[in-house]
Amino acid sequence: MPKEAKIDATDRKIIRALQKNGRITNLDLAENVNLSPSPCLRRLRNLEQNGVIKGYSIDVDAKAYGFPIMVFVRVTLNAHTGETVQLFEAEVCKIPEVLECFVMTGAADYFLRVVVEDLEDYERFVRQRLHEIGCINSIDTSFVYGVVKQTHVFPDLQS
Amino acid sequence: MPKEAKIDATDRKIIRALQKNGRITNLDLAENVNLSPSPCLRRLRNLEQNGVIKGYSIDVDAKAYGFPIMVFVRVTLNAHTGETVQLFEAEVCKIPEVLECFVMTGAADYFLRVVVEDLEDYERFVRQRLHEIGCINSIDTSFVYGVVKQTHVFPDLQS
DNA sequence: GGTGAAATCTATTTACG
DNA sequence: CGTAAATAGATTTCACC
Repeated sequence: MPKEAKIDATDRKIIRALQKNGRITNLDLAENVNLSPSPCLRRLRNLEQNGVIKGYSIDVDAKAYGFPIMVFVRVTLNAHTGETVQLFEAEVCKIPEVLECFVMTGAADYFLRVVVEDLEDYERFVRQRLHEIGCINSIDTSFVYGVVKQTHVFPDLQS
Repeated sequence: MPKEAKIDATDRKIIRALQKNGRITNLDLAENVNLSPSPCLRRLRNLEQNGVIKGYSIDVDAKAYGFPIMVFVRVTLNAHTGETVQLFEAEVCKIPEVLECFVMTGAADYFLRVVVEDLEDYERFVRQRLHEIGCINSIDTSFVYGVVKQTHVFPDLQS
């Protein structure tokens, strides 16, 4: 179900302004994108209804919340049949500590972003649960111990 | 500068509610966390001022915006002196297509999340620019071609 | 942490140029 | 796309229990 939404430069300005501040008021947003409030709000609602803007959220300090450890996990399966793939993907979705799971090209099949309270929780709630699925060939674990850059704001586009 | 913020279960409920809907009104938020509006707003402001809530944002369909391609890049440097590290980190922060850059344990030194319009832009604006920094030993590129799970909402915690 | 109230701002809708 | 106006809802701040 690909969306056929014709995004223009003004829409992207709206999106970037909201990525920087998701609670900006429509009046300030309109000013930022050089529009009057009415058409600005019309565009915003269209972006929401077309699924371009999927939702509003907050950026949280994971450590302060209680998850000081972020882990990147690369997984390869021991088979690539539809059955195995569906089993793994269904089970990985059930693990709440796994925030993201992507299918990838290259050596590994899947890439997972995980948050945990400590290393024991990672062993018990993530690594063991992944192995219990029974179709995993290898798991490569990397722990994050430094953030160089982290943003949600997309680059600008002229096209 | 580690934050000394004592988060309790109610604070985490507020955070999770806002991760799901960053534009929920304070009245609805208070109802969700079983609080009356005033103390709920007080807690929210504290979370903001303590840096637990770092900001408000939106969740955007990258493909609809104009970035159909997401890339994970693993980088190793050819030296680990302070000078080399600082050079690389400063330069990588200047590349707008690089949304995230983390320092990691394991085989690779850095992990980058990148968005681009097409493969040519990746070659030109990311891969080449990384090599031009002059301190890179190896680059491992993986393209994302499927999303199994993607959420910002942290798991619950009882502690 | 809970209640209530008043003032201010915002969103939302409608109509029209 | 722009302006204006009117309604309804939310935020904000206050004092007080």
